[in-house]
Amino acid sequence: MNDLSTRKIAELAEAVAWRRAATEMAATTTSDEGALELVELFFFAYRDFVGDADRLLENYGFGRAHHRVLHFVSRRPGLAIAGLLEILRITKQSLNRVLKQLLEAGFVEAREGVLDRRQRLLYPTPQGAKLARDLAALQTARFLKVMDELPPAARGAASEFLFAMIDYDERERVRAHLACAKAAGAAP
Amino acid sequence: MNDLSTRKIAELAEAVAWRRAATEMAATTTSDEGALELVELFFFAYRDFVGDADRLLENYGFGRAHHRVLHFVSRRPGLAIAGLLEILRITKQSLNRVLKQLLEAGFVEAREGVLDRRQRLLYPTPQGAKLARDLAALQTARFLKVMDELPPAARGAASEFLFAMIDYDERERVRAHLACAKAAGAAP
DNA sequence: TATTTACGTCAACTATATTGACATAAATCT
DNA sequence: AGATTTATGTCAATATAGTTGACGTAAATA
Repeated sequence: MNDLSTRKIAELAEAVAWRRAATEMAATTTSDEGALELVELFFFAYRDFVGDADRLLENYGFGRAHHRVLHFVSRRPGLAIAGLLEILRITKQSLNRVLKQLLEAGFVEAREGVLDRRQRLLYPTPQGAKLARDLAALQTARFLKVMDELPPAARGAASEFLFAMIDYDERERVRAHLACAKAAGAAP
Repeated sequence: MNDLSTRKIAELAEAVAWRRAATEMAATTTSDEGALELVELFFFAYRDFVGDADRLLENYGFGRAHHRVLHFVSRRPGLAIAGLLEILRITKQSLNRVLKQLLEAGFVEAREGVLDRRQRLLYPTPQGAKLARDLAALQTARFLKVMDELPPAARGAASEFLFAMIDYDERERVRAHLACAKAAGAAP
C-alpha cells in the first residue's frame, strides 16, 4: 500500500465522517446556525479554490486579474471588450492595464470585429490557450476529486446549488454564457 | 397575486428548469466540460455572494477586509491576533491597518489575555456585533433562499460539497473553527 | 448630418495586500 | 537568573487591483 492509496483512504474516511456530521445537522441546515456554517465553508472553499491557480500564475508574473481575463477569453473566444467588462464587473480602465499586459506578453490577441469594426474581439494565442488549460486543469481537478469523494446523488446537487447562489437577475446571462462557452469548447 | 409570489413562482420555475438541465448533464458533471462549468458557476456564485455585503459595508466606509475581520471576531469572540491571521492568511501588517480602524471606530475591542498577557483577545462591541449580524443576515438569507429552492435531498449536499472543496490539510482546522464558533454562538 | 456606441488613454486616488527590518514585553527554557 | 522564543506592534517601501473623472477617436446608426 503506497502513500497515495493511504491518503486516498484517509480522504474518503474524511468525506464519510463529514457526511455523517452533515446529515446530523441536516435539520439545522435550514436554520441560521446552519446557514452561518455555509457562509464560512463558502469562504474557505473559495480561498483554497483560487489558491491553486495563484501559485501557478506567479511563475508568469501574472495575478488573479490576468487569470480571469485569460480564462474567459479562452472559454469564449471572440469575446468583445464590453462582454468581458460585463462578466468581470470592473471598469474598462482596470481591465485595460491587465489586458495590455496579456496582449504584450502574447497570451491574448485582439482582432478587429467583422460585423462591427469598432469592436476588438479577443482570442487566446496558442501560448495563452495552453496556460488557460493548465490553470483550468488545476481547478477542474479539484472539482473532479470532490465529485469522486461525494456520493453520486450529491454530484448533480453541486451544480444546482451553485447556480441557485447566483443573483436571480444574473442567471439568464450566466446560462447564456455557459451555453456559448460549451459550444466554443465543443468546436475544436 | 402580488409581485412577491409572482417572483417566487418564477424563481421556483427557474430552479426546476435548471434542475432538469443539471440532471441532463449529470453524466458530464464528472467530465472536464462539466467541471469547467462548475469552475465558472463557482466564480459567479462567489461574486454575487460577497456583493450583498459589499453594498452594506459602503455605508460604514468599510471594505471586505473589515468584513472578514468583524465576521470572524464575532463568530469566535476572544480570538487572538495569531488565530485571525491564520484564518485570513494575511500578514500582520495587513491585518493591522484594518483592525486598527475597527478598534478606533468602536466595532471591535481588544482585551489583554488572561492566561498569556502578551495576547490581545478580540471581541466585538455591541455595535460591532450588530453590524456583524446585519452582514451575516444578508449572506445567510441567500443560503436559506437557496435551500428553499433546492429539493430537500440536495440540501445536505451543499455543505458536504463545500467542505470537500477545502484543501485536505485545512479541513481539520476548519472543522475545529466551526465547532468553536458553534459553541460560542450557542452560549448567549 | 448628428448622435450614439465601442473603445483607448491620461491622471489621481483608494483598498488590500506584500516584504523587510526593528522594537517590546511576556512567557518559557536551561 | 539569563537566554531564547513567542505574540504583537510599527515604520517604510512596494505591488496589485480596483475606482472616478475627463477627454479623444473611429465607426455605426438615427
